Amino acid sequence: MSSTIRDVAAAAGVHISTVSRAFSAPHLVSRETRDRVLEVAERLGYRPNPAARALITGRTHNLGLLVADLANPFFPPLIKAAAGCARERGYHVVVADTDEDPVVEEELVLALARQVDGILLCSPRMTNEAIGRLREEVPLVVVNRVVAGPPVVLMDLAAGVRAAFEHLTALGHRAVVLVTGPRGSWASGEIRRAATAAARSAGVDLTVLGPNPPTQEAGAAAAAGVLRTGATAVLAYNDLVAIGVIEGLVEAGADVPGRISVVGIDDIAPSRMISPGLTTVATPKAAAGRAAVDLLLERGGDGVTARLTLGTELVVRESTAPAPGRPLT
Amino acid sequence: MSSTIRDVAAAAGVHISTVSRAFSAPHLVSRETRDRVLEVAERLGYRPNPAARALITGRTHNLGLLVADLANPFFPPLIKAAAGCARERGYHVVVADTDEDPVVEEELVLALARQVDGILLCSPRMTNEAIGRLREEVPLVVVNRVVAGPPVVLMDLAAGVRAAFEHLTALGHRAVVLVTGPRGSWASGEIRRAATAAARSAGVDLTVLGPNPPTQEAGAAAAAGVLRTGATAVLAYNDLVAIGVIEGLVEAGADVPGRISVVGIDDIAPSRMISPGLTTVATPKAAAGRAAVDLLLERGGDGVTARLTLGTELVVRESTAPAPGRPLT
DNA sequence: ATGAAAGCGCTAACAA
DNA sequence: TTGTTAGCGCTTTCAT
Repeated sequence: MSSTIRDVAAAAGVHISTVSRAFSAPHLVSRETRDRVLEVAERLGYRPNPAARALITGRTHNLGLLVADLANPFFPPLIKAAAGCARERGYHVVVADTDEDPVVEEELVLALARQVDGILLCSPRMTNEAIGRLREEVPLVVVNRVVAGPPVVLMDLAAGVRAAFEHLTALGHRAVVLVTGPRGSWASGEIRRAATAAARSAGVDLTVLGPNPPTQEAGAAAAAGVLRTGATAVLAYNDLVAIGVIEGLVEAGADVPGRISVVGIDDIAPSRMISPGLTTVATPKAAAGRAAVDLLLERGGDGVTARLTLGTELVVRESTAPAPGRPLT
Repeated sequence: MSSTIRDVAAAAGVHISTVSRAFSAPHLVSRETRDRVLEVAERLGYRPNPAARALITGRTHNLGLLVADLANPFFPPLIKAAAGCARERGYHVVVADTDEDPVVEEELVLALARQVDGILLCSPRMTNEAIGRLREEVPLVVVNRVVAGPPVVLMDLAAGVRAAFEHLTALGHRAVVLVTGPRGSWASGEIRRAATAAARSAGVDLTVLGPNPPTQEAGAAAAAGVLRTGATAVLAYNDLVAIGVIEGLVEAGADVPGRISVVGIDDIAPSRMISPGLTTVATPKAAAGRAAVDLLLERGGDGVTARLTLGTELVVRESTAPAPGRPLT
């Protein structure tokens, strides 16, 4: 085993509490004592045992981060930013993948509860009620969902959807299909609400297809249904689905964007790489990760329910074009 | 605060050691006592404090997982598989991103050492010497690199590179450019060795361009140099670079695969989505993640240096075609 | 099968 | 400024 606080104390000729202070409250130790202790500690390769520390302080300096699916390119930038931000503040991040399963999600929160100082729930699939219950067990911050109680970090999907509709109507589209996401996804509901409102106010015909898993495969599978509606444009729950829709559409012989335009949401890395490049509502993934960590760590006034909404931005690429037969005026 | 072992003991009318046994050594407790204890614990919402447990047992039931860049699509499938596998065995995974920085990497290992039962070093950038040193501090398993000492999980890049060259020579290519990866990457060296050998034995002209950061941008930037060589095919360090190379090539007006063929390594998700679809050497990312966890957890005989090499497979898509002027015979 | 007692390595009052 | 003294919540001998 490695050396303990006692070894350092003995070697430095001080009491263990002095060693403890040298590390966790340096200002309470005289400069020379501290230097000596630190030097001895260094020499012995001593590092405070986090478990012992956690046991007594109640703080682990770990953060939990739950995502629905690590393989969804939406999450890595968020995780990366959160982990980086946490690290700057002396925290590590325990990442867990819930596989889109609300039950697993809840189990994981409980399992992590005593092991972390707080948990970031990203796009949770569990019920609001469950979130309320779990909030008693461990500080929570929710990303991508509106819940009463815990601090919430949102992305302005409604504005993004409106921008998408403005873009599409400017291109002459009058019939749009919305390919929704999974049941239990707050974002999917939000997108649907915004799309419905935007369609109505623009006098656009909106067909809603869903729920669908948030995957490329689901998007591809939805393409046939999209074509049947005769719509000239599609808004998808996210880029993965949008990419799948394009794939299915092209497969079915429908040119994108010639016959039909496709808009995604998220702006994940692949959206820049595919061709045609995907027009999409870019969401601030990294900013959300950082904000969530901030909220979790800096929550001075607990009672104050923070609700942070970050802006989104429409990125126009090549998957959208004027509606067929309606050249841009 | 939540209830402790003492609350449960009191409520169940037994000694705390009995409660402890009911959880961690059920066979040492009579069936009825155990049932009663468990029921009371359930009712009180008691869950053993992992820090207290770790302090005394020395096992945290946490695993560390270090990757060079979380945003590189190569890693998420590996992390997902590793986390899933770990979870099945009652372990959680602490994920950290080293930003391709050997110094950060080392710091992180040290910081996590006492906090986890072992660390997965994925594509580490630090020196072998550093790995040897850190191995004294915490059990290590290394993925994607040959090191003496710790168990190692490899992917058979050499076989993959050979397959790629066979594919290219069969298509009539006689001049190939290798766009290498970053300095310090074992994979990059391995690929280079294999490519050199394969080129020699096939009588193919090989130009090596590098080192390069493992990014799309670097690939795009390398395209000009690639064209200058007059080669008709490119093998890239990984798919990200390959996708960048295609982008740069197309940008420069060189048709892919008409004028020049491109082969990547990894088979990340975007490679299936782009067009032309990327021909690439698929690496077993999920399998590697699972194998690494297995090695870390099941290492009965420590002394035995395990070295596991997982197979790779060439996936032929649309980014490769017969060399110009040399139709396939 | 259960209880008693001794810590795991550390921090946090409280004294000195 | 430093030492003393209790534990944090749990596991693990050792008794019984």
